Amino acid sequence: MPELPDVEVYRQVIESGALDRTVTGVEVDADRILDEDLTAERLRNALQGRTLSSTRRRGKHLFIEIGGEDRWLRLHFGMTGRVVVLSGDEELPAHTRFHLNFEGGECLAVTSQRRLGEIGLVEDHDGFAGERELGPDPSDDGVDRNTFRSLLSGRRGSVKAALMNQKVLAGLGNVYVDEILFQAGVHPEAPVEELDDRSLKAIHRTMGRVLQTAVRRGADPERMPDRWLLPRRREGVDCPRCDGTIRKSQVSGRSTYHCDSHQEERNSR
DNA sequence: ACATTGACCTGAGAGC
DNA sequence: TGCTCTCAGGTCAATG
Repeated sequence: MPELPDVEVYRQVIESGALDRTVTGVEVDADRILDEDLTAERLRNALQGRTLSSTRRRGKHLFIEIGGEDRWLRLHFGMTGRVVVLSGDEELPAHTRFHLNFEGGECLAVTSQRRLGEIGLVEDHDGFAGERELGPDPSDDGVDRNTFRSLLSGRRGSVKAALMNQKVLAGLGNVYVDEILFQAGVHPEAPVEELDDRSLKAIHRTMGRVLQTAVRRGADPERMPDRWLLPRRREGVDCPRCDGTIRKSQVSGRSTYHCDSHQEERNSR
């Protein structure tokens, strides 16, 4: 799940429910999700007695400023991570890997069923993005149509692989790339270097709209519009946009869903 | 330098 | 009901 819209929703959850409260406890259950140079002890020292003061997001990475520390807690959610803020009397959810207790009883918990994901401390979130060579965030206004075109130019392989590449654009993952291509009417295996201008425009415009709508609807697949792919990512169901059928395949090593009618490969050449 | 594949983990859910 | 097996929305190292 945790692609750009999900992480943005997590950011908002923290922003509205976990800032400006003193941290009274820090628990880490899975050391493997800590960055290499980080131990539970160091994380505890960095957070205990402090407050969280602001949040940022870049792609799928969430940064939480530690008040008075000049440092940021960095969270990445892998495939299964979630964030919840709990009031004092609620139990920790299953697979909680990391949680903060706050004065007053609230709790910020990060879960990850598969223990994939990362927790780190960084001094500078832009610096981190630079080290990782993360591309721009597609929900950023700076990614206009021309920027988008130049990000994709000179690349080979499928359009799906290019859009999922975090060095091209940071934030899109398997599900939302399928959604964008579905709505733009472009086949996921279309070679990125062969996309015509019309297709590039359609993908760019659709990307902005899909991400914005997804965030507004809480990144909840059930709440997405009826004509979207997301609520019906299943082999063999009817396409909600034409008389085609949703097909499942492998593209770039990932399960991929597309409509066999309005996303035919030749449509994008 | 760039693209693709397989491994990394664990557990939910399908299939028997 | 209970067992086994497949598969998962991300990323990186190894390979082409």
